[in-house]
Amino acid sequence: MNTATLEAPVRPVQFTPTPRARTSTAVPPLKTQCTSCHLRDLCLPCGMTGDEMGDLDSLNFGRRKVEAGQNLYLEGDGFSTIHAVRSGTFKTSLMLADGREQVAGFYMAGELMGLDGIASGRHASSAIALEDAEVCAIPYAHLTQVAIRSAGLQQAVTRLMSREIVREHSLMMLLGSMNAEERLAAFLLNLSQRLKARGYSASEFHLRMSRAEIGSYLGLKLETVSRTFSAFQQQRLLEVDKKHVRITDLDGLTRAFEMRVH
Amino acid sequence: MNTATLEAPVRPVQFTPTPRARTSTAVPPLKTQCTSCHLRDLCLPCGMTGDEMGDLDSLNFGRRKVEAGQNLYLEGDGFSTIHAVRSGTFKTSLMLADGREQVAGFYMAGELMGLDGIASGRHASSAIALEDAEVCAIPYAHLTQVAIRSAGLQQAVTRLMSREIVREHSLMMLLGSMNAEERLAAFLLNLSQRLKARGYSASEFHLRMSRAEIGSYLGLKLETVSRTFSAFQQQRLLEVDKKHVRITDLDGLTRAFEMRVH
DNA sequence: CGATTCCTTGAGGCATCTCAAGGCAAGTGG
DNA sequence: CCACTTGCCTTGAGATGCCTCAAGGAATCG
Repeated sequence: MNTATLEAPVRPVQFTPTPRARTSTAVPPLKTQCTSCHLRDLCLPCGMTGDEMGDLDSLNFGRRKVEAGQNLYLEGDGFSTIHAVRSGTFKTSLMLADGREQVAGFYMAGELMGLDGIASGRHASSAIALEDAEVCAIPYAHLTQVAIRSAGLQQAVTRLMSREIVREHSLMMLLGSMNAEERLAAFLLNLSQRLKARGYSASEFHLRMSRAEIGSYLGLKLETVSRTFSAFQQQRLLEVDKKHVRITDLDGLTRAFEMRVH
Repeated sequence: MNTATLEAPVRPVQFTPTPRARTSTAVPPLKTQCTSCHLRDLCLPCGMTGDEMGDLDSLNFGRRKVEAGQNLYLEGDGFSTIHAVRSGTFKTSLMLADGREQVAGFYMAGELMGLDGIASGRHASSAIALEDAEVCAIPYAHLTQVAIRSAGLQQAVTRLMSREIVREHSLMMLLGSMNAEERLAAFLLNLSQRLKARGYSASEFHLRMSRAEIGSYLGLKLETVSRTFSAFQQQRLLEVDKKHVRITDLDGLTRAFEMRVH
């Protein structure tokens, strides 16, 4: 305990798998090459030179398929691998003492999961697939080995961890000082941007997560999320049909995000 | 923009120095030795071997004094150094678009600040001294150089970054799903533990931050923080006189922390 | 087709916020 | 030394945004 942490000061890590948790299938070592991966500019190799990417390839890490609703790893599991999303969407979540779930993040193609496990050697959160998905499973010990020889690789990892810290800063700001409309607007705009960066439409997309999961992430109840969606629709900012969202007024939505407390 | 970030999707980083911000004094290179530092078990060298600590010493990094109210660095400043607190207390904070401040964390002796700057090369938050303080200023570029040769040092840095991620997870949980009493109880218990780890009393201490700063950190208004302090005092969990706090019922306070929403 | 899950909407309650007033301690200037 | 300012904290009263509880609709699945 030497960090500025606010984690449960006394309570032991309690650990209750979600009802739909099942173990996922490991896939026989299917060699994965970062150099030829279409996600290389979004994922770990982002910003690396050809040589450094080659170092990454030398890891020869495998892939793993995860079906919708299955978990990739669970809070408390021993940590040994960093996972990079190849396809599909994941949520990460922590379990509160009373069994309720707190969603910590949503991850899509090219994003890294599991960095929070390095500190203690155990995963600090669970990762669950929201749809059929596939990940690269990068053994952390190997990565460390190769990184000893490749400064660029090491820096890439460090940079990504720093980015995760910044991401959480932003979420804290959101949870600490925004109202329901601002939160949902921020969430949707962020989603829109990330989808756009992946070549999808920025204005029309399919939500992979439930209202309850969005609510948990944003610190709201699912009814409030639902009502806020309806409110946005009435304000003609977007059209919602269950999980299908179409942003019809991007500027308006941005203003809703910026309009904090009046 | 390839991370699962929720940072301001469109709005540029706006930057307003706090009224009490002044620039702090740099101190001529005063050689600092981790091997002989009394904070070595709490700080960066934690868990390192003697040799690895020696690598750290070879950096010959300097110290810097920061007076109460001065800033160590500001959001948006170019990032070049990691700072380790030697003495005193800091807060880190982000500025919202409307000029309001969101406190992201409090840091005391042995804790590292600035890790969020690695991602973009600019500080993602400001660090401000809450009392006269001193820090070790560790040039990140040098650290990276040395880390290329010292795997242990590299791992120590990585582990600390991971710990920062976990810390923020915990804070998110707190902001996302706790009521005012739980938040303040968690805050006080965490403070208590960290002070204890530094050889101070776990039950009686002086708050270095204002009610407003606590409130910002916990996602509450200052009046609510004040009222909650009073409530705890009425419940005989603690005695408060302005910034002086004495925990009189640690178990009770722990229960207050665990008693989430009934 | 019944069971289940997820979403929407309404009505009422409550925790926290907002606004406002006042106290206390430290600092400042006459 | 005293009047005044300033910053920080406390407390009260009323407003409100979100939560809770409840009912019902729509889609999915075995």
